[in-house]
Amino acid sequence: MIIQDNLKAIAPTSISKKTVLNVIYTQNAIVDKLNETLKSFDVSGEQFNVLRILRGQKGCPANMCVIQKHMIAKTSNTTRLVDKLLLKELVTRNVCPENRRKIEVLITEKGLKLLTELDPKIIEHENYFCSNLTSNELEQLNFLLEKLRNNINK
Amino acid sequence: MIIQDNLKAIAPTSISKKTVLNVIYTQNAIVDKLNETLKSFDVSGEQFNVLRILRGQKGCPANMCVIQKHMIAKTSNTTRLVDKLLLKELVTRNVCPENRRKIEVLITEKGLKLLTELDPKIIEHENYFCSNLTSNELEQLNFLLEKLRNNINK
DNA sequence: AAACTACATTTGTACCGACAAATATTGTAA
DNA sequence: TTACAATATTTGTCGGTACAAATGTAGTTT
Repeated sequence: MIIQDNLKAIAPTSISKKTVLNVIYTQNAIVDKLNETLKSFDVSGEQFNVLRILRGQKGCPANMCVIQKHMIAKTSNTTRLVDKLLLKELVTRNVCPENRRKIEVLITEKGLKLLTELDPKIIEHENYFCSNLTSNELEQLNFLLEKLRNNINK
Repeated sequence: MIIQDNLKAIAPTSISKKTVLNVIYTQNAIVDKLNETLKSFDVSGEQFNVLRILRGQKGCPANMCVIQKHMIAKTSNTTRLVDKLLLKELVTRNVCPENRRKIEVLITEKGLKLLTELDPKIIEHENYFCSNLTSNELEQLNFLLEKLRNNINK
């Protein structure tokens, strides 16, 4: 979501508003930078994350609903994300023989190779993003974000 | 963007990764809650923000590029957002007589009324989100987020 | 004036998220 | 066995982002 009365403009009236805007702003900045890198590998952020979920299965095939469960977004469309990955030959897709309702999705060698190449670049980004803060500050930031989020989700 | 190796799963290996995930997670939680409220008023988050930009103009019409400048997203499509608002009669739209390249967008009474009804609900949300943190913690959180973001954007 | 550049907006395409409805398969109760 | 409910996935539609190309207008140079 995009926010208008932004931090560059008139200072928000309340600390609550400022905090909300700050979180949104920061996420935007992070995601934009990450997407730049992913783009040069011809995968979207969402496709990248599906690939990482599949790698995390360590050889076991993942059903659609298993993939979905690992995502933040309540209803991102797994079917169509997997479709795109299939076209790029980064995953395979087969009906589960035990339960024909289910679909078994597996990452291919090509998919694993792509992740292997991307891994260090992602880590580099993460470290760069955080390089301005000390260890203590990062711990504190995580603590505060978790405290904030726990309140929202309850 | 959606992140896979999430905080509920195996703890991230690095504090940097954890921080990045935490920011993304928290923004997601905030935006989801806000969108729930906006939905009952039949406006999307982006449309809502365009409306707030227009209100901020205090009667002066805003060009497309002025609206765009106030947004976070680099290239959200202002033309089509304004189209949607026009259909709902929340804004008007006229070619600028001084410079026919420009478009003058104005919020209508109906649009202002909608914002007036929404305002307290948004403030309520913002305050609720932050209610778990003390003033000092909020100040600290904002400080840390700004420090993080300044590094990303430079 | 004609050509060129800069500016402002629109349009087209691909992809993603949110959500509802449709489809297919399995398990279960009558 | 048939009907029904539950589960798993797919499909359709709408709204949005990202990005490139096209369009229209104004200002500038020759």
